[in-house]
Amino acid sequence: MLKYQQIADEIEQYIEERELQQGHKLPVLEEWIARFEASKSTLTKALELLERKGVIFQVRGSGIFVRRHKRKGYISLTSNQGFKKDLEDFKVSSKVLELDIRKPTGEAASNLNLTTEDDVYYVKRVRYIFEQTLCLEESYFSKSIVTYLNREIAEDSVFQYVKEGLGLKVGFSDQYMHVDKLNAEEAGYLGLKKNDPKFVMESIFYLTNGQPFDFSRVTYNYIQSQFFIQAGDQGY
Amino acid sequence: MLKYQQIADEIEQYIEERELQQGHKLPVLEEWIARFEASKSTLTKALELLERKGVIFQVRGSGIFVRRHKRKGYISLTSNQGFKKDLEDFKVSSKVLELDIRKPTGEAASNLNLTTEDDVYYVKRVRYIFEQTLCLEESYFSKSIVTYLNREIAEDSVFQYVKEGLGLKVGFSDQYMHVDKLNAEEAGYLGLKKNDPKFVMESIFYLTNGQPFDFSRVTYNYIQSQFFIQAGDQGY
DNA sequence: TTTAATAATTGTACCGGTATAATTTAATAA
DNA sequence: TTATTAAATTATACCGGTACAATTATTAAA
Repeated sequence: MLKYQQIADEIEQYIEERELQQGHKLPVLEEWIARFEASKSTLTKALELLERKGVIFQVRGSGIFVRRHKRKGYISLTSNQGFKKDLEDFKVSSKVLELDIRKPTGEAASNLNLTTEDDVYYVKRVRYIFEQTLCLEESYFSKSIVTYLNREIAEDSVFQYVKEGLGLKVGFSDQYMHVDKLNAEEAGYLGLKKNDPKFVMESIFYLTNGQPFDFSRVTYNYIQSQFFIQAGDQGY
Repeated sequence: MLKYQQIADEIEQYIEERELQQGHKLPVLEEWIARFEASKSTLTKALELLERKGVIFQVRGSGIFVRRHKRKGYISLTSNQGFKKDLEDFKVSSKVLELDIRKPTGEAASNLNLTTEDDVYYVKRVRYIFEQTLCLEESYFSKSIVTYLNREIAEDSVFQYVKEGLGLKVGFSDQYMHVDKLNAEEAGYLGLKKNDPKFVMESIFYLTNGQPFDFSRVTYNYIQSQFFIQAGDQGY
């Protein structure tokens, strides 16, 4: 693990352990440098990471402060690896409805830079949280990259398998969101009524080298879907 | 303007001018260093900024590549200064329904770290895009920070005024989102029907020193609301 | 006491260096 | 030709330095 990541983790742990609240002032930069025996730039990088993650904010001339959001149970939109991780404190389970190798739809092919003649793994599942239906998900995995998949993997976490099992490196993602009305089939899966609201997130996931390997459309139960973003000013 | 920001802007312009597409390889780091006569770390920082902004992606050992998302007209959720900027190519206008000084609701007071005895500017407006209703917005500005406001400012951009007019520095924001059904009043403003879907975004905006100064609830017309996020792996 | 000027604190910009990991290209061997 | 190995390329980690800007604390003046 990288040094600055390790340091960031430890600082976050420091905050957690002490249950420090919004606005609490943390030790100054120099102190962290001494504590971790690392260079200034390494500490700066670690703190920058925590700032982007929404854990702290820094004020020039003043200090480093704890940043806390008040609402719990919201799904973070800024960490991209599915929501399995964000909600790991809660019980999220999956039921696989379909899993097969097929030709992609035109839309899926386009998003994955494939032709409709290439093979993809198609996975359709329902995900539950607290025994309630959270969302309905349809995914297309480029078979030339994700060479193998089975129900057991899909019941658990496909991303974990892609990273650890296949040794692939997930880089970035494009996520498109909109709101609409449920159709009959979706309503059935989610235990809602036709024309009830739905929140739809379409995502394209890329490897670090820029190759798209997963296109998915997730339809959320509007009652369960609460999201949040902790945005920084990121210098522009 | 900071050097690394300036450089980031120029690199982005370089891509725009040439209309470079997804995956196009850009000149290597060393070339940019020579071109801008800046240090390696300054270039690295500029490129990192562009990476977070979703303009490029970098591959160690390989190069720097253009990143493009295909869909246009989506509202970006990662740049936090309202959406005035994201949609500036489109015509966004505002109609102020209410503007006065009052005592905040308990909810607003809590989010702004105020009591219900403190004063706030309350602004209610409807925003239009392409002559269609985009959203209904209610904002509470802490009067001790945002000391003055009028209809003219609210018709234009409150944030621009806060930054340029009042000289305040906007730091970060917490944004909470959920989906629900419209009530009669909201439906009226948005030109939709009761129980149609709505997308609600509640935001708290902070100054760089961590003081919250604006709490707002924006109810979007679901037909106009398409959002996107370009997420990086951000090292965790 | 209040206000204004000054000094100390503290994070950030920017510099440029070495070492390293991932990838691509070139050279070599089968 | 194809596969393997070695070398070159390229971005990133990490170091530590100076200068500077924003804030806070201290001192001096009113």
